[in-house]
Amino acid sequence: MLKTHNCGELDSASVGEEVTLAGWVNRRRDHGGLIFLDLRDRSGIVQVTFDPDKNEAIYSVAEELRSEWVVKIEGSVSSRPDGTNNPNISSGEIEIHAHKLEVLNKSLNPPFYINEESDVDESLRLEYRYLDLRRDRMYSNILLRHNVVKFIRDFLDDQNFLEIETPILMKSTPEGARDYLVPSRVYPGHFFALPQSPQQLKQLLMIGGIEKYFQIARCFRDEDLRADRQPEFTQLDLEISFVEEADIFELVEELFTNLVSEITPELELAGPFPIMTYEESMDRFGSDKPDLRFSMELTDITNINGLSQMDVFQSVIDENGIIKAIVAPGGSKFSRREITELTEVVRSRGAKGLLTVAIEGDAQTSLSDVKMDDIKSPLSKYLTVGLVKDIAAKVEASVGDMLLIVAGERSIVDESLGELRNFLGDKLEMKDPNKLNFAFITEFPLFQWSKEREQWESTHHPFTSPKLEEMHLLDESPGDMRSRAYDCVLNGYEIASGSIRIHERELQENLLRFIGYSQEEMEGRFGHLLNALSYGAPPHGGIAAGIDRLVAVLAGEPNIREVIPFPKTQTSQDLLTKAPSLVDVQQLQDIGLSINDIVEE
RNA sequence: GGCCCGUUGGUGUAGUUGGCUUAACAUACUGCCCUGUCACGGCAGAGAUCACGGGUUCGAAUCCCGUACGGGUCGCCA
Repeated sequence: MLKTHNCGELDSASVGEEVTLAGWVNRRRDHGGLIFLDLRDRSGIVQVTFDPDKNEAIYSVAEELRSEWVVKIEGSVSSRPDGTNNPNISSGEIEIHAHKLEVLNKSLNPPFYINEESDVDESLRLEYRYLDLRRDRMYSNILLRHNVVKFIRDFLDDQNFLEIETPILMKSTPEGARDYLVPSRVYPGHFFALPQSPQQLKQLLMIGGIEKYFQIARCFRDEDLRADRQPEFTQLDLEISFVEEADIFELVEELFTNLVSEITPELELAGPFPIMTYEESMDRFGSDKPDLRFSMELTDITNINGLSQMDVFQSVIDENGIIKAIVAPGGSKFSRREITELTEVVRSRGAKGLLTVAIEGDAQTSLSDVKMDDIKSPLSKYLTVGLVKDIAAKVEASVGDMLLIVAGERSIVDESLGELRNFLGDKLEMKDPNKLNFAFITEFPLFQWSKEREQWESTHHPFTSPKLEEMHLLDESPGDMRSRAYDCVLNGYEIASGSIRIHERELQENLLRFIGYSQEEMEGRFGHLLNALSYGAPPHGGIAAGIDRLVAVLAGEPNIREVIPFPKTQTSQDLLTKAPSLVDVQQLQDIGLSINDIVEE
């Protein structure tokens, strides 16, 4: 090694030692006759002093040093003179008196600050990601990610899980997300696909008698990106034989609870994790991934006397619609512009409009003292004090709050108010960044109707077990069938998703047939799995957790790119290597491809 | 594919109801000075045809249209 110690490890216990250090020039302070150098390596920073009276030769070299140069320094660890300690760094009580200095490498002036926290345009950070990684923010996220993954490995190892790799080159199954395709050279015109997840393989592992499998698996989906979606991402994929939902929930809760207390003890985890059905989650929070750090639940007010009689709501009720409300605490102070903004939020999710009712006044005032003058609403002339009080009582609003009411078809009311709840959670700063609120959401619908294909399709994936007692609904009302799929949500993110699988060939074929597969297609695409189910497949189930999202939440980052060393942009490009790129004609010929209509730059 | 936001010296921002801008400020950078700083300090200097293309106008960083790039989001993500 070119160094004997790490910068951040030195403290007053090392005084008197001769050390050799190597690292980057974080900062240089030149006092004309005395130079201070902050030397940085991965472990931290230590101050090095160069005194011309003691060693003029290396002093003059030190004068030439610039930010991010790489240097090797030999020197002695000394206590700092009284009154010059720096409590902000771990090595702040000591400094290195250098007596040898070697420049290992020079550096251009970096395109952005590495030695201080500052906002830098993200595309610039991505282009120079190797410099961005030197910064504290990225380093601490990468470190956190390492700790999380290591904890998971150790935890599952303790529980007798086997870590098993599955192929990256595998068979394309065109349903679900769009596949990334890899052409085969040996079989021209044939393609591998990169796995969207190891789903089928982990089921085959269960059939292979592994019983407890896990993998930190890279997954690939050629779909449009979001803050929490990259074309390649990492899942903790696990599968267990002979399990039921409760076993999975217990395992996941124990894993996450221990992980947080070990890795991010500063975060406040609420336990035990609530378990609620999809139906309940949609009804109470208007989302299948509710942020439970704050309440602000949706309340059904359809049956409040006098409300459904109002003209605006009459037609909604006639068409089997519902009326629901949420309360914005202190919302009576919202400006007209803010109210317009709220209205746009619900409209974006299909609601026809938003009825706002502000109850103005001091929060200490009792609801019973509210007068008509205190009620501000676009429909105030149709409202009575009594009606507003009834609604307020039902939704537990106080004076000073605003009632936000949406009417219409149930799913639109739930989803639009859920979106509004989420929006208000941010706006009113009700999402405590130090809290972690997990929950399990269960009993998702088994099927959803695809308008595009005019066909029922699986909500989760076609290997998800239905609730067997509901199989009789398959012919009459498949939309009412519930699955044995479940999600784990955290602070409004879907952090994990899984299900109890189908382990019987007949049931699997039956459901594949229902979602539109002919016997022939079934054999072609899933024959391997169906065959495997015929040879004593054990009941099994599992879950897959999004490592990127989990780490991003634990790090308090707003998107997963911040926890991925080399992420892609929203348009799926790698700004550092400029991938994807054109390839040589010869490469294409080798794999039997030709490109039509190439757009030249 | 739709909608929304953004793009000004190396970096971060100001300026954006068109004209007091010869585009301002901070920092970084270069040089000089400085022996206890740690976001060291002082002085001086260099550095931007305001993303690109077109239009309106006597006059455009500023208004309009288009394009590119980045971000957010809907669709999409079994």
